[in-house]
Amino acid sequence: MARTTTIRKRDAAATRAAILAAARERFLRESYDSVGLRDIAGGAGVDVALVGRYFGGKEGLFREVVMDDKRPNLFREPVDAADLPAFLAQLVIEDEADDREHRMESFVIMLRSASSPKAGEIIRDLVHQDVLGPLSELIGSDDADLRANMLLAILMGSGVLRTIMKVDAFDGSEAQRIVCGERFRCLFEAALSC
Amino acid sequence: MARTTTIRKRDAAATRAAILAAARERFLRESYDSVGLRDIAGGAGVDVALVGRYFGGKEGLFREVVMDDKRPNLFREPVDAADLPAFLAQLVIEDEADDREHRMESFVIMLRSASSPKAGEIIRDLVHQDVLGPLSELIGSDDADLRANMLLAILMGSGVLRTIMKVDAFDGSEAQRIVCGERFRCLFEAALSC
DNA sequence: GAAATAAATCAACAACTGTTGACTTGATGG
DNA sequence: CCATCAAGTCAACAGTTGTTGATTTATTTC
Repeated sequence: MARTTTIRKRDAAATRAAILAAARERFLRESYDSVGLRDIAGGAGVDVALVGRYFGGKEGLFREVVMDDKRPNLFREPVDAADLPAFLAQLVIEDEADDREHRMESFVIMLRSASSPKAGEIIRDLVHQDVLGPLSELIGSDDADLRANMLLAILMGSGVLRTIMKVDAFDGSEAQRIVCGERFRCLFEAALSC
Repeated sequence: MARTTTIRKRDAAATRAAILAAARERFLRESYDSVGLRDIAGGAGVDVALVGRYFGGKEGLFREVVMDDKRPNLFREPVDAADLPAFLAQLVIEDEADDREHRMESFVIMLRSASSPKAGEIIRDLVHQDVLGPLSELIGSDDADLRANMLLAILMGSGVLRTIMKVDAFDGSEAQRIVCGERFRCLFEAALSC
């Protein structure tokens, strides 16, 4: 049900990728602690033991899921400072069902497992280095750190609300989404200039 | 270590409260799934079985922790719409170490366990009814729902960043805190008027 | 002071967790 | 065609989880 059970010929790289994909799928919807290794392995159509073989353990698997930069990342394509508010607003209203690009995916995974003792450490480092760092550098002003925090707070907050708390005010009609995007763009601008 | 082991005389109400307090302490720092019932019971200085006796189970205990309105709540004291930005900004920069009033506590608990399957349902309902509802009503405009979402996104995002992601830009020197508070007040105003 | 009742503990349950070693299966190269 | 080695499965592990029934302990009531 979760995985298309195409008969994989014995291919280490392929099954590794399958496990990674199944894991990502689970971690996207539940927290680190509530996801079981057997569930992941089942989703990938392999035995649990392979998780240990390929990733060393649950922690290693999670680390690889969250660090997988072949997946769409928040700052994959460079964006210049002037476009930042519009860029972030776009992320906020991005349609979840639209599977061309889930740029918020890695973000949601981080938010979901941030409170788990083991996963938390991994995530905190990642946020500091891969998100807060680049963002602050992009802003460039003398109080860039604070500004970056404010931007990220808005982005994370809306992500929590929409994806985890299931608040629906964001995704109504298309017209509503446009309005919402405009409002958030304005809000991001305020965070940079107020 | 966690609980002052005063010899409690057999008092149902007191031990119930002790369990509740120990549980709150744990849920404030970890997620629903990673906190064990035995850890909670140990913190309260009682046997695990009592948790089942008094609260029916883990889920019931969590529900009671998160619904306990004798504890400081976000909107305990009424606040009029004009003061809302300043009020929310105050919450953002509120010192965590200051134990007179932890008004963000219930919030952090919600954020920490929102991604756990069982705890998630409870929390989602609570956010809608007890937070988003009053907030939207307080704002009163025709697009109040969207505005409330924006405010809550900022509040939650900064909560996540500060408490869970351990980002330290918020709590530096006293001067920094003042500046930070001012910025956030301005941001909340923008969310209401942009 | 003995009986009744509530409070708390003990012990064990069944289910599940992540992990590990031994085993089987399949493909590959000579 | 057989030996080699990687890929995958199986089974069991030791630990933990939440939960429950029986049992003991303290308090109250007559």
